[in-house]
Amino acid sequence: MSVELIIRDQIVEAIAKCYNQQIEPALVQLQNTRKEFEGDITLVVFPFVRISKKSPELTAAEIGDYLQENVTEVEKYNVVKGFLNLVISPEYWISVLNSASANPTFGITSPTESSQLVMVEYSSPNTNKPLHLGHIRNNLLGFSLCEILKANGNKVVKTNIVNDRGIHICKSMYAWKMWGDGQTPENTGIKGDHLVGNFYVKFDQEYKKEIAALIEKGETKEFAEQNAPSILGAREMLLKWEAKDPEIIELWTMMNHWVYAGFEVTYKELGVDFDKIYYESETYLYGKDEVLRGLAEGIFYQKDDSSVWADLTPEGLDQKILLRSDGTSVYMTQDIGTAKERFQDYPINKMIYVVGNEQNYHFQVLSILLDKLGFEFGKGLHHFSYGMVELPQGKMKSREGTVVDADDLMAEMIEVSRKTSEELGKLEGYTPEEAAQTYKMIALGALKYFMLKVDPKKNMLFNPEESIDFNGNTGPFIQYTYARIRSVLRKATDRGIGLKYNLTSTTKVSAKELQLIKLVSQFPVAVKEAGDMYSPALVANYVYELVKEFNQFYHEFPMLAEENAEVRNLRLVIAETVGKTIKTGMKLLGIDVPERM
RNA sequence: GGUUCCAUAGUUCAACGGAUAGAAUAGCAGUUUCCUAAACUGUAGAUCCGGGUUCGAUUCCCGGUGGGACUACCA
Repeated sequence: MSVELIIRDQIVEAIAKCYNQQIEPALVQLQNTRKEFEGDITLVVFPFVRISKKSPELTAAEIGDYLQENVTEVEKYNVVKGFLNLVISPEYWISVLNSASANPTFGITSPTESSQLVMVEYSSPNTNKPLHLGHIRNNLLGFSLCEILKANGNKVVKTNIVNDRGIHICKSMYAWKMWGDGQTPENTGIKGDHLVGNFYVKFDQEYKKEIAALIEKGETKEFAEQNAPSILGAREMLLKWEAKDPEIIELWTMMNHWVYAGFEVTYKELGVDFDKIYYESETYLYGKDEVLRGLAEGIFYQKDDSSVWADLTPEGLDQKILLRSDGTSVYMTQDIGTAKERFQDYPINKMIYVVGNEQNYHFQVLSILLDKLGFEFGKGLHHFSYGMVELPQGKMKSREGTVVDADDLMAEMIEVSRKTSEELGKLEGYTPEEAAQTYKMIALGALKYFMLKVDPKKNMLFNPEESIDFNGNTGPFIQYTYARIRSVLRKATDRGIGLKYNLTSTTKVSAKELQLIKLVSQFPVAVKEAGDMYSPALVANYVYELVKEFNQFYHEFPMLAEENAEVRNLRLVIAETVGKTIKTGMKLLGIDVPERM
């Protein structure tokens, strides 16, 4: 039991004893004492002034007296204005360090049989083009969120819904058939998803030319857009696909598999994976049944053209189409089916969708529709909504060619990482394989940390140059600190300094060392908060704070040169525990740390 | 028009309603016999505007201003 919890309980006791009133534990506001004041934990006493009917100072003193009397860990206290600063005994912090250093999974709560099952959907690509920067944020957030949820004792199923059907993939298929010259990933050496993406672009180019030609002949723009040969061809393919035309299905299967092989490479490079993949081509029909059931039960209504709609005006929203007039399903219909299927496949306690904030409305509607259809899980869906990634020159627009491709970006960052490392003369004595592995670790660490340190819900600016900065609040800076810690520990071993992990309470601890120990002890709290608030950024910011604190400590206090064996041992144990905490924290972000760099 | 998100140093980001709003970066000035200088130290610099709630507001509420997203028989 952490000292915070003990103190919280005792404060409730203190209020009961001193002022004869029972209060909610939630009323007890504890925070870390600011550096400029003496103390470790601070109680904000203002909320109790009303109860005590005394001045904040006097109230604080009375509670302080009680705590000093009744809680052994509370050594002394001081009062500044309405803030009660409690000084926790060094023995307590030593015991915290002891248990943290002895615990190989410090900060992590393992799931049990009775744990909640959380399903997280993320990535969810279309199969007509390669992954881009926006997908990177999605994938990193999704993966990290899963790691954090697991670390909080949840069972997690990582899932991906692949949007493998629809007009978009038919456009690529049409272009390939018309102008493809039998190109394949094998005979061109082009990664499958990029090859298919190229044909998607090709389609758009030809389509535009055809429109221009039709307008030239005196047709209206609308007519041209609806009747250009390409779009007619793509539509025909979609119809044939739905009719399971063998030739079209074969083409579709072949091209999708090129894309999957390409995605596989990108996912692997990015370090993300999935436990269960759903394909829209397999689930899109299920939703239709639910919508028809809803129609039969009077939950939805049908217009004269036989399209099916939901009236959401009672909820303050608009009408929402669920089935087109030709009876085919839309995105929403499919998501209803997918949700139902998932809850049949797994005993899900919590469903989380990692999807960009441009779909806030969609998920608001989905939740309501599922609820109307009688699924009790409808209300409990959680849309983990994240902001857009923008570039210094503005938004990414595929039409304007300003999209940052995921594969290109990763390759570029690895290259910069390699150049920088070579210039600095790092990694000498490495085999080429080891060096390459380290460049990659650094490059991806930079990218991932840059994306994850930002509050997910906010739009963020991605500056490619700045992201490859190896200074400041960046992944490489954290990795570097970790590598230095490992280096010290290796040196210690070389010099025959064996660490004694079970520190005794008589070990002398300086203020700076105490500060680090306190920060380390906050790690489980940071992990829990990150899980409660679905925010990898909280973990990232915690790790950075720890790293900064350690760097100062490292710079100021010699470890190996320290004469006093007991102090030296303490510092090395701190270093090792900090290193372990950094590594665990980074793992929650999906970032690897190198033993040396 | 409706719904919704955002607004903090020059720039990129922090701050459960708490103490003097923190970092990083760019700028300026320094530090290397010692464990990795991809480091450390010092310096300067910010809450969009107006009300309200509160002992206390960057945070919550209302009203502006500015920006984004959604409001498709696209996914």
